[in-house]
Amino acid sequence: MDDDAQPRWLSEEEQLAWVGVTAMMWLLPGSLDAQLHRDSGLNLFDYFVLSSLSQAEGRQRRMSDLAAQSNASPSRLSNAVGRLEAQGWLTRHPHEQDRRSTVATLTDAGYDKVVASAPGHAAEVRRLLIDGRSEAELAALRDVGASVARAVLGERCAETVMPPAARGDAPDC
Amino acid sequence: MDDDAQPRWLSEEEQLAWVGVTAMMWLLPGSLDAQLHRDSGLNLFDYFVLSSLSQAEGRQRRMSDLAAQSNASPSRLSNAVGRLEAQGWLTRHPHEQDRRSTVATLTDAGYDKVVASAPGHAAEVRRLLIDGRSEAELAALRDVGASVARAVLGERCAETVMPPAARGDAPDC
DNA sequence: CCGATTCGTTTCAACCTTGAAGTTTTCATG
DNA sequence: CATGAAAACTTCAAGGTTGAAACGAATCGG
Repeated sequence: MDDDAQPRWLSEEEQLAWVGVTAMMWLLPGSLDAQLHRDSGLNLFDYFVLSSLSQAEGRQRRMSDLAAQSNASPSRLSNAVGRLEAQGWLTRHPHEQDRRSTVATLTDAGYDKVVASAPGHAAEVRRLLIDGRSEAELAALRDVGASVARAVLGERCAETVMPPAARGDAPDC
Repeated sequence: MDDDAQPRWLSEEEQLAWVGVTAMMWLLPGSLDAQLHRDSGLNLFDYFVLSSLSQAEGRQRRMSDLAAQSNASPSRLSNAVGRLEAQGWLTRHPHEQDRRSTVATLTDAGYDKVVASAPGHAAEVRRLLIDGRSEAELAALRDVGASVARAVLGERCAETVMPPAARGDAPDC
């Protein structure tokens, strides 16, 4: 509640941009969730975890790295990984050097699951968001996303969520 | 699973744009929720309902209109309105002409709540998303949002979620 | 008019997320 | 070393969301 004295309302253009972002924010997760659930029995977050592991070296990653990358709370990640482990798509074991950490490793079945799920997911992303966009629009989405990541993550640096190529002029942190 | 034979993967630029959108999608709701919860004891969806009512004629609106505007499931809206009614911020009564419908009406206390919450919310939207954006970026967000709304809502028309000014070249529906 | 169907909403059970508290391991310091 | 603090997860309870089923009100066809 400790705002500045006079709130700076949004201009016409700013409001329209905000409405556009709300449309993406409200609509995309639901649709992508629905597609994955329908075609693969996964939700978007679980898919993200599997996909992230499939691209990691050795197909394994520490819980804390996964959490940072997805900006998820520890318990959310713990639950998701628990679900995926129960399905046999990954295993958990303590980290060799630092036994506080848990390392999640994708199983062969988990890798197959990602491979089977990815095309449908990519097609949906394309259909709902990418197809029909101009070069300039794609660049704007990249830059705005990087800016949002910086603003939200602040000192924790956008590195965790954005790949280097999209970070733009982020202060080195 | 009934994809086309060969999946069309995303190009480099498309992937970066997608990563940018995921950053908005994952990060913004959480931060906006947190600000509202901290400063006003509201979540983003409840705030949206109150705000929508405060701008409606007579400060009242039918449940089905609210649901369409926010793309929420009926039960989600019912729960939200139930919470807000329990707080005394709105009342429910059957629609005069069509008694199947329920009309939600903002109370004076509810209106005061919106007025008290709006500046902090607007400031956060500004801080995380709007400030520092160019005219071109704002326009891109508006257009992409409109396009997503069309793609997701399909035949149901984007009208429900996007205001006319942002709908762009939507087919009349 | 009367039965069948559709419409708008609510309710319910299953599931997911959140934030707080608890556990185990590691690190820093006296 | 020993002890306190920090880090990395897990667990738990409270609350929110989803999709299906249920319910009353309105509409449509005969």
